Amino acid sequence: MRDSVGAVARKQLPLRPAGPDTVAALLDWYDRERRDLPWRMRRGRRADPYKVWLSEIMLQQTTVKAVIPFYEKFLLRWPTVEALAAADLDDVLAAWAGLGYYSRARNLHKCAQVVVAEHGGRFPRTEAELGTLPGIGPYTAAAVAAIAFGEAATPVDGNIERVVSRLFAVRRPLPAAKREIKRLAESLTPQRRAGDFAQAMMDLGATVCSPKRPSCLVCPLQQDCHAHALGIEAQLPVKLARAERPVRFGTAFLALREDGHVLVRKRREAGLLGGMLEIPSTDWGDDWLQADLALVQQPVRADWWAVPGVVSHTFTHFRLELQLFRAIVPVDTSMTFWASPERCRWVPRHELSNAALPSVMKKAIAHALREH
DNA sequence: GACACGTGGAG
DNA sequence: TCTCCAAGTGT
Repeated sequence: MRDSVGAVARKQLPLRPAGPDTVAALLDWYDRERRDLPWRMRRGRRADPYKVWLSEIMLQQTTVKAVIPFYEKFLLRWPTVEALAAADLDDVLAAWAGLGYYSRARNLHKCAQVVVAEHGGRFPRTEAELGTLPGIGPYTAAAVAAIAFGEAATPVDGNIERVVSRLFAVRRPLPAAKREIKRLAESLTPQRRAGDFAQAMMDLGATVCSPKRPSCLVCPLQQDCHAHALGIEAQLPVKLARAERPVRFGTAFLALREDGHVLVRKRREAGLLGGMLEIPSTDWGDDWLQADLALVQQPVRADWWAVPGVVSHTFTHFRLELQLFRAIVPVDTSMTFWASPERCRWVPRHELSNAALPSVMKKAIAHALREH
């Protein structure tokens, strides 16, 4: 009842374009409702650029909840950009294991080294310079410039895209609308408190202006929102449908040595799960390999047992179905030609939890080691 | 512009 | 079960 009344009323309200009053309302809301996050300083304090940068890299396409434990772990282990630059890349990858998008970890490490080697350990202070560093794109350059250095830069992430597209009732579908949304966001960016403005927009998108059922009743920008006035807020932003996800199939081998070591292999540096560890497996193809053909690629000569069941894992652009083979082998076992011996190594079973194993591999290993 | 690139939680 | 999506970047 209240909804229908509200819908009628708000359609008759003449709306002005969002402007300085909108920004003021947003910043007031932010001062009241601001979330306490590990990388945020108290109100009015400028945050440590290293912490802002580290958190922003981790937050790329990743939820706050998932990031927090990783952020705490990294900061404890590498408290400064110098410490991170001096770290072994494999240690950084191992610490990143489970967070996904592993090229971020490589670029994080590379970026730290560039900051130390070419900038004396100080992050550049401008959006333009930040944008030249590895792993820092348009969003992150603007975010760090605004949040850490107070530059009036305008980061546009998924949250801000959503808030802006609703605020201005942008109906053009993404990604074609990106430029328009960026321009509109820039038109709101205040000279003072640009960092707070960006974080307020993102907080609003994360908590109030949510994708499915936005909480317009408690939104500080309700009076300024054209999508809400039109009753189309839940339909925005418009996104083009994604392509269907194909399925790929593979067979992986869990070799358990009699002294409790497991055979792992380092993946090549580029591409999917680049530089991370895996248990040796066949290529991932469009269909299952017959067991006898798969066994041709066994990493060590052994009496392989087909583990019942299949491990299924969904990546961004395909789903993987993994069949597992398991074998117990003597300590003097050597690699076969198929295993890329130079990339293989035996790891004590109890050290696997700290190794650079991506989630899909932890899942596969757990499945293969389970009692059946 | 299009596509590769992870993972886990929400609905 | 299944789709969507979360503080994007690199090619």
